[in-house]
Amino acid sequence: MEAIPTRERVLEAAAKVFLEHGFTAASMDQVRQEAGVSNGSLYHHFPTKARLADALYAYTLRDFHASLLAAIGPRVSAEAGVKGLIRAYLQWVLQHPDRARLLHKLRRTGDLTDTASERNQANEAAFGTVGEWVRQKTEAGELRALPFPVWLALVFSPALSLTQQWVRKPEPSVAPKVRAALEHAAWMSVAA
Amino acid sequence: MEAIPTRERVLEAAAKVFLEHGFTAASMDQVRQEAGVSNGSLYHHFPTKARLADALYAYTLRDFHASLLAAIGPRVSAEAGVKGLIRAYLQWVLQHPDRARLLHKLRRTGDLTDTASERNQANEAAFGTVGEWVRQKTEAGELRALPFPVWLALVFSPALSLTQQWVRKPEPSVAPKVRAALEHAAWMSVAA
Amino acid sequence: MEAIPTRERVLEAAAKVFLEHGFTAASMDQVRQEAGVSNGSLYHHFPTKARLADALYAYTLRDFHASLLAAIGPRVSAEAGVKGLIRAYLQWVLQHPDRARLLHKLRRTGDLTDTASERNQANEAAFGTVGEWVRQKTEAGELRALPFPVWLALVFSPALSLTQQWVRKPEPSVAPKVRAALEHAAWMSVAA
Amino acid sequence: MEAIPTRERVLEAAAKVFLEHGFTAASMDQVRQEAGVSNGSLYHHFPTKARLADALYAYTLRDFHASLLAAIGPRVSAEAGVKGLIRAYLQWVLQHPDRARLLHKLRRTGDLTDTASERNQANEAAFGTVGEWVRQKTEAGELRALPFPVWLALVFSPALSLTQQWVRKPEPSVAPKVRAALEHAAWMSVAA
DNA sequence: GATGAATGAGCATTCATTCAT
DNA sequence: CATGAATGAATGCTCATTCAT
Repeated sequence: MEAIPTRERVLEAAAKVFLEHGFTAASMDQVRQEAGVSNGSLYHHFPTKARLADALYAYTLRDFHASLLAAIGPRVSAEAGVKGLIRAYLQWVLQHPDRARLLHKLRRTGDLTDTASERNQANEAAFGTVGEWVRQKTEAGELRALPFPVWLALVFSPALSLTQQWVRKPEPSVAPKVRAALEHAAWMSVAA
Repeated sequence: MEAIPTRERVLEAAAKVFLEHGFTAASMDQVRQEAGVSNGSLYHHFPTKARLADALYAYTLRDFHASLLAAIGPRVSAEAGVKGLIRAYLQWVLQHPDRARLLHKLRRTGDLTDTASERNQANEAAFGTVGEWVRQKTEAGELRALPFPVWLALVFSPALSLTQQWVRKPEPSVAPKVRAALEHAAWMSVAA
Repeated sequence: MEAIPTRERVLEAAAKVFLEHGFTAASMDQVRQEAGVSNGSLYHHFPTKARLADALYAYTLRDFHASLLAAIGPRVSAEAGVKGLIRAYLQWVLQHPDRARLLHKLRRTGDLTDTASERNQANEAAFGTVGEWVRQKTEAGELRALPFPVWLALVFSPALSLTQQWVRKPEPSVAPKVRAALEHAAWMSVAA
Repeated sequence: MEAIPTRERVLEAAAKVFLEHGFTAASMDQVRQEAGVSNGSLYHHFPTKARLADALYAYTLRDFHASLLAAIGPRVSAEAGVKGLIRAYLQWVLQHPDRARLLHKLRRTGDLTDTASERNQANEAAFGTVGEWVRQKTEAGELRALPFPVWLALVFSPALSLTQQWVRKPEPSVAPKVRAALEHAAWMSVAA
């Protein structure tokens, strides 16, 4: 018995459909069919396509967070922390390639949903901690002084860019060698 | 008189509309109205929305391409070349912010158009020369040995990621200081 | 009150429109207007033009079917049966000339709908019984041994061809005399 | 060299396209492409889709005629004539299956073209001779007295119906045995 | 909470035809 | 005779959303 609650069934279905088609191209009806739920029921739980996407975004982001934060802490050296972030990021992406892609797709969609508040709240919760850590290490003279958005771009975007490519045509064997290059580049890019 | 040819009017209109709404959300009718062209005429020149997007992509990429290539050459040192690529890239983006955003939007759209050939052709024309230059510098021992896709990600993606953010809420004043950081990071990431 | 259900209203409207213009030339919008139904509602009940045509075909065929079967039975002699089939056929056509024309139009349309299964099911339901009756009478030596499709063509097509002509420019007065000729020909064509 | 004249190229192309899709569903553009002709040129030769279909109908019918008429004559007995007509008909259909199908498709289309005159002219030329022959044989007491349209339906429609079926999924091996049945039925149907 | 009928605006695309060169 | 750009009405179908039960 133990029926899976409708709300969850819809979220899982939405994950699949939004991932495959993207927010705009995906239709509520595709989600409905995938979830095996009635139209009325779907709209009962998520009154809008945008709200569904937001809920799904938060749902996915929460999981990603935890993985990242484990890599940094006050006791971790700047170099170890930066490289740890990259390693943690890569690990999560390789373990949850679909979730990773989805997160990316939904991220860009933010503009369309007009529900920025919920999004930003989730994002800040996620990267606020990282920002704080960076500030401390910068004051301690271990990191170059950089605006935080620039810092994020320098450290994460190469890994992000590459993993997005992997994720389209999975090529997990490349990981070990490339990981070193990515960690190295991340650290060299922001070392004081 | 000197009437602007229809085809061009449509491409310019498409640039505007696709930029504002993205490929999927933009409608052919919006393009049609913006171009001030009849429906039949629009479809006479571009038989498909996807084909229009492809044509627009190639059209925009060609312009970008020329700017990049000026930065590299056999006589340029690896460091100067890498930094020059970043500088040229940033300059082009700041000068043509709309084109830059458009290029980005259309890039992601490639999956939806199913006309990979035309796309790849344009891409290779653009990045083939860079790839060749990298190969030579690598053999000369000036650059780390890296797969080309990884090389591209390490060098370009931070700049790419940042400019994407600027371009949404224009903030062109940040450039000078940040540029140095980006050039530095790019070079450190791939220096032998 | 006693509102006529939407589905039925659409079928009746489709009968009228398809009859007047034929499947290809008729438009869903014509059907929609004739039925006084919203577009969404129309497509809610019939997700495709082809499916609408199929449903209409089955709907019409069912009625026709019943009329035919009354003419044959194990106790009926071959001659009486064959002639009875013709008589029943003519009677139905004269009583429901529009339905008859419609059935004809839709029949030819089968190729375009790609939903052969539903069609064949309806057809077999209708003609399977006749086929069985023919087989028995043939074994009993009352009918010539002929492949069933050939049998059908010999017996029915003259009546079919003529009624199609009547139905275009109604000329119901011809019936009595001609009917005898048709019954005679049908029987002579397949008598053992 | 010996270039095939445009007009003919268009007719051949139209034969192919109309046969495959039917008059309504076929588009002038399909014909244009198949013929490898420019749009302007196509409309120069045939100012209307309907006129193109008419021309094609006449073009095809002319050929069919000649074959039929060879079967009858004053010296031919009624039975030999009737059976000969069926034989000639079958032969032509089997030899030119595509033309036969086309003739059928176009025939039904007459309603849509609003150019009945040209059509009727062609038809009467074709069947007028047969009608005359039937009249003589009837007066001579060899054939039952029947209205001519009824006579045509009785004699030809079974063959017509069957050949239409063959022509969809060619099954030419059935011919010899079935031909006898068809000739027999035709003769029995109208013999005095 | 759930169901499915209803809504109507919107969309990409097709088509027969016209016209200037 | 030929070319191809231009036209605009139509078409089948999708979609997010609402609502009565």
